[in-house]
Amino acid sequence: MSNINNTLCIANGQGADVSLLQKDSLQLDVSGLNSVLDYNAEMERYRSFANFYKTNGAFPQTAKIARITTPIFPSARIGVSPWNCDNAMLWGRKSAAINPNRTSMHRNESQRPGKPGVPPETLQMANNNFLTTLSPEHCRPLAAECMDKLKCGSAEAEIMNLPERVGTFSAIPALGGISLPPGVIVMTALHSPAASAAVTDSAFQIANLADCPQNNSSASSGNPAKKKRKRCGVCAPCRRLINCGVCSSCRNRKTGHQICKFRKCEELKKKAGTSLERTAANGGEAFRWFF
DNA sequence: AGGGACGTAGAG
DNA sequence: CTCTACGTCCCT
Repeated sequence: MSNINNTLCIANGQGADVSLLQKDSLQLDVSGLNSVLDYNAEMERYRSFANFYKTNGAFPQTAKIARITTPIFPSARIGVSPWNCDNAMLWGRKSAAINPNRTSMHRNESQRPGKPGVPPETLQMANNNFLTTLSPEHCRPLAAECMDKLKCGSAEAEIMNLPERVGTFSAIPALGGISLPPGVIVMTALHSPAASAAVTDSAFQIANLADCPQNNSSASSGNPAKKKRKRCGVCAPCRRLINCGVCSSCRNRKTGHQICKFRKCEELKKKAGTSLERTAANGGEAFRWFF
């Protein structure tokens, strides 16, 4: 796979090259429409990702390797995402350096309701939801869609999955905001509860993977202490960010100590020792390549 | 087998 | 320290 961007466009049956669309936008020289055209072009690109993953069975357990060519969003080069979200927000740092006019918000400051430093306009989507770092002002299209989906028909928990957003494309523009040179490979694990943090953490984990003694500890050390398995991070329940609030686990959280039934990892549902988690690198942590 | 309760590992 | 949630036991 030399260039996943091309692959994605081909898979989608369209040559949606953002750079070309940008040139078209410039030729039109309708400055007022440029942002809209860019937005639409990038939306098309998002959809191409969605189609790719849909047609390829969501996120495979096996690692995908792709080369980093250019930031996914051209606008990301200047620190603006199509959602009008500062990528820095997703990466858990303040964005003042990029755009001092923006309302900056630290991830840790907005994680828990009721704690100081949480602006009143902060979206409190759910506990541990990385979307909490995004205020409506910054992320209106995304926030509106999320809120709409939350409002309507939550009886069917699947509606909360937000497959086009959760842990997938919302994370990709975050990578678009950093200037990685061509050829650099970034591998991430996406724990849905802290996807933004996991993106950064795991990107560095891969660098130390070979040296990490934990990678072989469970299999070769003969440690009698049974380690808690970690969620795979890629199955549909793992990608869900929001507790349903109505299942027995949610209702019984105080005493049950169990994750929402709709967020329970498919791998963890299986009996220990029967699934991929034994063979996966990184201690069973599912991983994903970004480009 | 399924679900609730509890101990506690692991992360922050 | 708090909090989340995995593993396990026990009950139905």
